[in-house]
Formats: sequence, structure tokens, C-alpha cells
Amino acid sequence: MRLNAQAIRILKRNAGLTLTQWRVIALLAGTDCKNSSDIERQIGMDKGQLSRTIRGLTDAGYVKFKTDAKDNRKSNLKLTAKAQKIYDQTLPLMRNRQRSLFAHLDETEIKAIYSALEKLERAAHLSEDEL
Amino acid sequence: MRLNAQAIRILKRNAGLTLTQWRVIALLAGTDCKNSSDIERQIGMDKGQLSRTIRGLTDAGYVKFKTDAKDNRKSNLKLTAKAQKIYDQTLPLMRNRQRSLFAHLDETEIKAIYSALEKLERAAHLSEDEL
DNA sequence: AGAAAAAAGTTGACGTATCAACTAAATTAA
DNA sequence: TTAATTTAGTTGATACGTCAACTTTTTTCT
Repeated sequence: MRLNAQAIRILKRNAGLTLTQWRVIALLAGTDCKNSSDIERQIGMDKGQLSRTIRGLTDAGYVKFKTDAKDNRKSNLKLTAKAQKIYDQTLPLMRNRQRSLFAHLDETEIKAIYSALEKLERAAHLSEDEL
Repeated sequence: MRLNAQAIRILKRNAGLTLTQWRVIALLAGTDCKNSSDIERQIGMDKGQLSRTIRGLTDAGYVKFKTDAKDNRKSNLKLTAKAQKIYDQTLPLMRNRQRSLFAHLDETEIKAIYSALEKLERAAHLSEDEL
């Protein structure tokens, strides 16, 4: 995925974040609290990677980690003010990049690429049992 | 890249190869000799990863490594009979998978996805200096 | 209530991808 | 011909992605 190169650089230089960290923060931003599984479901990220990413963010002071009061298995995650600020500052940069990337494609192409990818994923999933 | 999951499994079970190893072997198969840079150019693979992959293949007895007689920087790579045999056996499996994946897309979609990806890559490359 | 199953996270292992610094050999340019 | 540059390949570091085994807590089933 050479396509992510710029995003990675932007995040590193402007926010000191990795792409994975950014994705998690972006998902946490705006909402109140989520737990790991919520994130997993929403961006289809691997449990394990997620667990490590969250610990990294917690250690770095970007995420406040609490164990859920009602269900001791669950966590409650919340961005710190520091993280929220970084997010707000970085979001425009990321949006600009996104825009300038996709500026070269027209609507049809964008739709085609998403629908084709979706079909491929579905096909991959369907034939998974054949092995 | 969830799309590669099956390929990875097929290769592991039927050939004991990783995807990267497979790609290198496939490129070496059929041709006589190549060196690392040839491969790098042809599949746009990172030098470093390539170097390590080739050493792995050499250690496993899949690739015969020689230093070029005329240019001591260069290598000459050649598949062993063992590797060629595995390749011949595995290729049909991989082709089948490819076919069954793409069977769900029509010509237009396949073209669209490739062209869109190409444009995106180009756009990404162009705006690389803006950072 | 007690056993079995499912859910939430953690951890280890391995593979993939990219970048950067480095060595050694060859090419070029002065 | 020597000095500077380029090319080939190696190695280290870090991030990303996936799978599997495992612990702990909750839910479900009987």
C-alpha cells in the first residue's frame, strides 16, 4: 500500500502518531466512550493489534483507560484533551490529502473501485471454506 | 489485505511457501537467470525484503545463488529443480483461486479498478514532494 | 446452582512493508 | 588515473497485519 505513504509521513511529522494510532484516535474522537470491541467492529481491526495500539496510546497519555463498571471484561476508552487537540489540528491535513488524492478520479471511478473491492472481499470470504 | 488470505493458506499448505517467496519463485520460474535488481524492478519489491527473501530461499534449497562473473556486485539467481517442481504443482491452484476471485467481476469493473488504482498511485507519487 | 459456551482482551509468533544507513564494487567525470 | 558518483546488495529498525493460544469474566443452558 504505497498509497498510505503520505498519510504516514503527515502523521509522523505533525502529530507523532502512527497510522494505526491515528485510526483509533479518529474513531474515539467525537464520541464519548468506546471499548476495544466497538473499534474492532467498526474498522475491522485485529483484536491483537488493537490491544497493543490501545496500550501504546494509553502509555503515551492519549487515551484514558477504565475497566467497565458493569462488565469487568470490557474497557472504557476515552481520548484525553491532549489527544483531542492533536486530532483537531491534524484532521484538516488528512482531509486535504484525501481530497487531493481523489481529485484525480471522477465519481464513476470512485464508485467502481469501491464496489469492485467489495465484491472481491465477498468472493474471498465465500470461497474461504473450499480450502 | 484480507484478499490474500487464501493465497497465503494455499501456499503454506501445498508448498510450504510464504506469499513473498512465491512471488519471487514465480518470477524466476521460466526464465534462466535473474538478479535481485531485476526482480525489484519487475515487482516493485523493496530491496531489503528481497534480499532477505532470497537468502531464505537459498537456505531452503529453492534458489541457486551465484555471484556474477563480470560484475561482482550482481548475483545470478536460478531456481533449483526442487523449486521448479513445486512451482509447477502449485501454479494451477493459484490460477484457480485467481479465477474464482475475479469471476464475480465483469471486464468493466476489472479495468476500472486497475485504472483507478493506477491513477491513485500516480497522484500519490506526484504530491510526494509537497510534504 | 453448576457446567458449558461465548465474549473481551492479552500475548506470542510470524509474515509483510517501508525506510535508512551501510559496504563494496563499478562507472563517470575531472 | 584518481576522485566522485552510482549501483547492487545487506542489515537494522519500526510499523502493520494475521493467526492462534490463553486468561478472565459473563452468559446461556439444563
